[in-house]
Amino acid sequence: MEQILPHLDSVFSIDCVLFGFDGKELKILLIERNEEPFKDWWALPGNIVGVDESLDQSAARILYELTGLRGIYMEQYYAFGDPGRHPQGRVITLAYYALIRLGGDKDLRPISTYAKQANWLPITALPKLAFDHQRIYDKGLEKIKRRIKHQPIAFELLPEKFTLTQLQHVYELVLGKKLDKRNFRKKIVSFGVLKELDEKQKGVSYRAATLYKFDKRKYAKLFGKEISF
Amino acid sequence: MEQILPHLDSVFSIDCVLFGFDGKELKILLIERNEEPFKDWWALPGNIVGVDESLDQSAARILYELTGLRGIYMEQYYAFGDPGRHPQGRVITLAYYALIRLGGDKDLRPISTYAKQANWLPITALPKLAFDHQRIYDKGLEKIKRRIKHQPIAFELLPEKFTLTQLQHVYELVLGKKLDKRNFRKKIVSFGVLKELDEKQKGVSYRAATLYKFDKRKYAKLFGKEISF
DNA sequence: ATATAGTGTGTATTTTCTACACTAAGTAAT
DNA sequence: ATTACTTAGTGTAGAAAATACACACTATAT
Repeated sequence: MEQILPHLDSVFSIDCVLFGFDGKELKILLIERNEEPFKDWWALPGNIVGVDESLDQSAARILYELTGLRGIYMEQYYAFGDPGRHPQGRVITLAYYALIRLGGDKDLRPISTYAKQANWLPITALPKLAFDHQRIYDKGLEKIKRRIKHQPIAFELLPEKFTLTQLQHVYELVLGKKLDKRNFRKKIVSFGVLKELDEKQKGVSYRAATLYKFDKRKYAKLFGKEISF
Repeated sequence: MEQILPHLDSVFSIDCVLFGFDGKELKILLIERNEEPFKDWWALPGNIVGVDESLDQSAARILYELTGLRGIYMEQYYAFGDPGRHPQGRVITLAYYALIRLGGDKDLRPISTYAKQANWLPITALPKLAFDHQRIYDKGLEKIKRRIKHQPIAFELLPEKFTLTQLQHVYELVLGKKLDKRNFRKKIVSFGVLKELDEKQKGVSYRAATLYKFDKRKYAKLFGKEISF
C-alpha cells in the first residue's frame, strides 16, 4: 500500500509479493486500489511500518490482515527508494516475498476501504501494476528463483503431504522451465530431506502416487551445505 | 483493517560495510564515534538519506565523503529496523557493502566531527561494534561469500592488473578456506573472463608471475549463466 | 654456485549431470 | 472381464565437472 501523509517528508512502508500455489498455478495476491494515486490500478499489498513493530512483524501483519494466515515463510529482499517512485513524495519501501500454500476459499479476508478487492492472479497473466510495483515483483521472482535452487523453500508452497510430481511442478513453475522427471527424482531424493509415507494420493482417476513429507530434522543436519538445481 | 500511523520521529539511514583489500588482508573501514550514544565505540560508517537522493546515491556519497573514491562497486543487501536497535528512537537502516582496492595512503580523507578517526581494520581482529553493527557486518560478509561464488566481484578488490595467486588469495580470504592452486587456475581460466597480459609482476625477489586483466566484454556475454566456486 | 621462495603445469579417479523409453498400477467406460 | 486411458515409477550409459595430488622451473639475493 502506498498511502501518504502529506506533512511527512519521507515515509517508510513495506510491500509484499505474496506467492501462492493452488496445485496448478503460481499466483500472487494483488489489490485493486480505491484511492488516488493509481485509483483502480492493481498493486502489491503493503502498509506503513508500525511504531513498535519489527520489520518482519510488520510484513507478517500485512499478510495476516489480508489472508488471516500466520506462520508463513516470508523474507525481506530489497529496499526501493528512488525519489520519484511515488508521485506524492518520498516513500521508501521494503519488499518482502512470502510463499503460501493456497487451499480453497479460506485464503482471503474482507478487505479495508483503501482497496476495492484483493485477488490471487496467476503470474502468467498479470495486469499493469501501480507505482514501480512491476519492478518490485520482478526482483522478487528473481530472488525466489535463485533461492529455490539452494534451499528447500518449495515445500512452503505445497501441502504437508505431497507427491513428487507436485514438487517437480512447483520447481518448474518457479524456474520457468521443464525438468526431467527421472533426474529430478534422483536429485531431490538424494538430498535426503524427504520422508516417504505409506499413504497414497486419493481421488484421482489414475494410478495414485506415493505421498511424501518434508523432513525438517534431516534438513537441519544438512543445513549450511549448499544444494543446487 | 485498522490503519497504523507512521512513527513521525522515525529516521532512515544507510550504513556501509566497506571491504578493502590491500594485497594482504581483508579489512573494513570503521569510524570511532565522537558522540553519544556509543561515544568512543567503533561503528560502521553511515548517514541519513538525503531528501532527493536515491538510496544508491546516498550510499555512494557516504563512501565518497570518507574515502574520496567514486565509481566503487556497492550493493544494498538488507534493512535492519528492530525497534530498540537504536537507544534514542526508531532508526531503520539500510545496509550496503562495497568492495575497494586499497592503494597506499590515499584511501582516507579528513573526517567530519562526529567521528574521532576512521581506520581500515582487518576483519580477523575487529573491535566490539556500536549498535547492532556486528550483526550488520556479519550479514554483509555472508552476502559477499555467497556472491563471490557466483559473480566475478573478486576483481573489484584487486588492482587492474593482478596475478592469479593474488586472485586466489582474495577468494581464500573471503571464503575463509584454502583452495587448491591447480584446480583454482583451471576453473577461473575456464570461465573465459581473464585476459592474459604480456607483462610480468615487478619488484619481487623470486620468479615474477604473469599479470592478468578482467575482461568485461567477455563477462558481459557470459552474464546470466551461473558460475560457481 | 647455491639457497630460497613463489610460479606454473598434468593426470587419474570420483562424482555429478544429462539424455533418454518403457512397464506398472489404478480408474473408467463398455 | 476386457480394454482404453492416464499418470507413476524406474535404470543406464556417456559426458562433463570436481577433486586429489607433486614436482620442475625461474628469478633474485647472498
